Amino acid sequence: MARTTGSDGEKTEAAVREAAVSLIARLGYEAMSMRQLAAEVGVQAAALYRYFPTKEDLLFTLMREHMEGLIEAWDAARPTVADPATRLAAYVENHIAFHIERRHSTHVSNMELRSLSHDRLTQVLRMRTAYEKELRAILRDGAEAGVFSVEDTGLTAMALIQMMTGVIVWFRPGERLSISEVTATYLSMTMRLVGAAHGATTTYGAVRAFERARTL
Amino acid sequence: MARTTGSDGEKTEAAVREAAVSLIARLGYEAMSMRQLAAEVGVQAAALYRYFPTKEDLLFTLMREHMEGLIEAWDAARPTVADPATRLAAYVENHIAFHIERRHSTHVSNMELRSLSHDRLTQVLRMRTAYEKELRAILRDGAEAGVFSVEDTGLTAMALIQMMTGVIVWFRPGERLSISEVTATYLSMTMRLVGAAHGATTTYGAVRAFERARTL
DNA sequence: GCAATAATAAAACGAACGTTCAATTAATTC
DNA sequence: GAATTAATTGAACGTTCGTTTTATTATTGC
Repeated sequence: MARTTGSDGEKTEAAVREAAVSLIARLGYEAMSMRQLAAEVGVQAAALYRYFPTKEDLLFTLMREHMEGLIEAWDAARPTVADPATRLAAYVENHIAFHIERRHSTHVSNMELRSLSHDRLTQVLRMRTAYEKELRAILRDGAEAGVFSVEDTGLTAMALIQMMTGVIVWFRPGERLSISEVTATYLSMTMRLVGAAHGATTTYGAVRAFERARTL
Repeated sequence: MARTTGSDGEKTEAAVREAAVSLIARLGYEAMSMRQLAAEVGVQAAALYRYFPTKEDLLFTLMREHMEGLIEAWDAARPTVADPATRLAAYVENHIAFHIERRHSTHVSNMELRSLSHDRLTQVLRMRTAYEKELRAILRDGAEAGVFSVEDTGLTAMALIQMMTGVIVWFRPGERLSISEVTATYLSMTMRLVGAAHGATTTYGAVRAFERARTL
């Protein structure tokens, strides 16, 4: 046997990516074998090497595209106004929505960093740092403007990101809480954490609107 | 060759545990080979099987003892008073101190759960749930007493735990911040997040003391 | 000092791993 | 419809894996 009827390179490659994200998220990168992945796609292991030269190339591709997607999503969601509270709210909303939507690839990008070569790890971490820098800038602007009370911008940014990303550990779609309920609760926790509640700026109304929306 | 001069079972077993925590934290459970571990200990791979019947037994032992240590530490640190703010402060302090102190085994216990068999995974998760239940109880008591403003006890508990545990991702001893500085900052973030700052109970003074301590 | 036991080494086992290669068939191009 | 290219198979390669077995030496108890 050889080429199968109806086979299509683009479709196979997409199927490989999809199955790889799901398998690596479930089993871990090291625990997933190329034969297992191939079986999930419905193909022989050798066929995978037409699309990804090595197993690590496959992992790196998934991670790079995850980070690119996250940065693109933020670029699209980034508000034009300068108000720190509005920008922070947008950052939280985008972060949680993206990570819930892409739970599996988030898992892969967070858990399998140590399986990358040094150079590729650096590339992924560079993208991650660039994304986190946006949050630090928002916190700094808010602190300088006096609308946030943040003691340590860097530490607060890390705490917030870990708190928000952690949502993928326990959140399961279709259970007790909806995505918008979760987002609203995290938003109000964030605003309290950075001390924005005392600021009572114009955008504080927007936060309250989220809190109301949650109770519906 | 066979038994080496000065060999001692207890010492070897302790050395195996120590090396295993460090290696698994660095490389991951699947990526660490038994030969690698043996070499780190200065022994042949076969010798490991005198102490742990399988690789997974070794992993499970490390995880179970980590969780037991965490619960014991909390039992020792648990305050006798009923005041929710004091109890929450103690929980945060204990959690962060323990996780910074045992960074490597925390990493193992958080990242390698999927390598456990179903039964053992259940055992570890049961211990984890018991520990987290303590935090939920504190939050519930505080919310009922009106000293915390928490919308969703379970969600807030998860958010706090993820935020606090996340400290091991970026914290490196001897860098910019000391352990007590980090703890103090996390404590004030926690108190703001649960809305305790408005309560201004007697223990609020203790929180302020922590905040002052940080700026020294 | 001799028997019993504890601790290890050395070698081997079969299975699984990532990857490569040659052959083969389907689709496309002219 | 022949030639070319794209997609895949099936088999194999060498390596490494967790683990077992057997032999050997150090220590301990009497």
